[in-house]
Amino acid sequence: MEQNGEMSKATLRRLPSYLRYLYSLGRQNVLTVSSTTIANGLGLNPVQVRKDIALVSSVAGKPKTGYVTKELIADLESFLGYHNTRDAVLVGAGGLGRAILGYDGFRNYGLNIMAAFDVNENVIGTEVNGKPVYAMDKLESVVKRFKIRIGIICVPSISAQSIADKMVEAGIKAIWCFAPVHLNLSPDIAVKGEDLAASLALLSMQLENRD
Amino acid sequence: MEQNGEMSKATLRRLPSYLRYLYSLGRQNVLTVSSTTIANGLGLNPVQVRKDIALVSSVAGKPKTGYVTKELIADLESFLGYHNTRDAVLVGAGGLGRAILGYDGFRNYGLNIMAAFDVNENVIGTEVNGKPVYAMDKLESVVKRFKIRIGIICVPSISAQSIADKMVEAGIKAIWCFAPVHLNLSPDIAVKGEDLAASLALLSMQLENRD
DNA sequence: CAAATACTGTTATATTTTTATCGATAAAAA
DNA sequence: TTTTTATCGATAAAAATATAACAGTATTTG
Repeated sequence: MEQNGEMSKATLRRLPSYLRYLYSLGRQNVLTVSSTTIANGLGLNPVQVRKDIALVSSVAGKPKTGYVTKELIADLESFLGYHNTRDAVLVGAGGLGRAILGYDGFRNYGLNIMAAFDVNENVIGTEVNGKPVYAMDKLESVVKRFKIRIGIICVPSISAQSIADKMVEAGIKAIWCFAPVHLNLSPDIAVKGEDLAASLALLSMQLENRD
Repeated sequence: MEQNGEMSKATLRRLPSYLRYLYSLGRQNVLTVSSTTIANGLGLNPVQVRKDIALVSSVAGKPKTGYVTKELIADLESFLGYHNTRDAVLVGAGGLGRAILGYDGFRNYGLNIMAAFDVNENVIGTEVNGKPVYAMDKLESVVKRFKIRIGIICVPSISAQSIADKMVEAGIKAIWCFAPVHLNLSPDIAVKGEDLAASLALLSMQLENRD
């Protein structure tokens, strides 16, 4: 069940929202759910929902009742890899970095932030939520020793590129960047920019264009 | 220039990335830029870039040289509404909430978080980055008094729905939710869920499917 | 037990989005 | 000055995505 390749990006973006929706049903003890219900809940087309489900799950929906909620949840979680555990490092233990370190929810998604790195002498050597903060020059050895492939960047924009370069040099293959800058990296590195401000601006723009 | 309506969601998602890329050129004093250059920098198709630009900007690209970087930046900023100022409130002054309150970069995007709200007696009455933290029961009056239409939710998942309901009741029209839950709201409320953990999981999944 | 219903899953169609092609043109090179 | 080159903008083609149509089937209802 775990292979990809022909899955569209749009589908991939919808999958986590199905899961969130199913969780909310699960809390209300809804045992089965139809594609129509999911579609209505999320503002999508039922056929689209059925097709997406067919791509990630082998559970057969039954006429008149739909899918078994629990089975669907299990298949989605498994497809999205929430059961595998993957290690990550974080650079920049400032406000946002500390907030992310403090968020235990990542564990439910199979993600484990092993350690953080910073240049600030005051935080080096401390722990945030049980995770050690090391000096920057330890980054390479930790990444190599534990074969870590995911890096999270929470440093100011000005330093983001150089941190990214250091990560790649150490062996990181996927970067999640919260600094609102364009990172110039080799195309075989997966980069996801999380420009929160731009994201919020987009939302508020959407709002204005409704009037 | 400021109207929407026929702009695709995909285009809308690309616009901020153009802007980030152009900023990075601007810092290097690059006066003009071609669609090909932008496309290569961002891994896109040049024709797509030209079309996107045509939708938001009236600047004419010149053969052999391309677009004037500064003009393009100005048009993108204006289209994305970074010059307008809009007020927002935030509920949940915990780790992530405080990080967001502490981020001054929002101002560059025309966003001003006016105040925060929380249930925790220890933070009520304090300030975070110059922004006051009020008790929850002040939410409605503040939102109404200042006609605020944007709400940011940084509370634990369990309380997210009830906070969202309170926001809508008070008059909020757009919600940016960091709790990884599905919010059940009337369709005329713009909701953007920012499921950070799912987002990171998707990135790391992408990584695995490259091998 | 037959008919109606509410589903699924698949195939077909429509729409949207992306990519390719091409004529026109300003700048650079010959 | 002429030719070449890099680019735009428009139109056409292709690919991807979303929607509609429909046949088949458990479940419920009369």
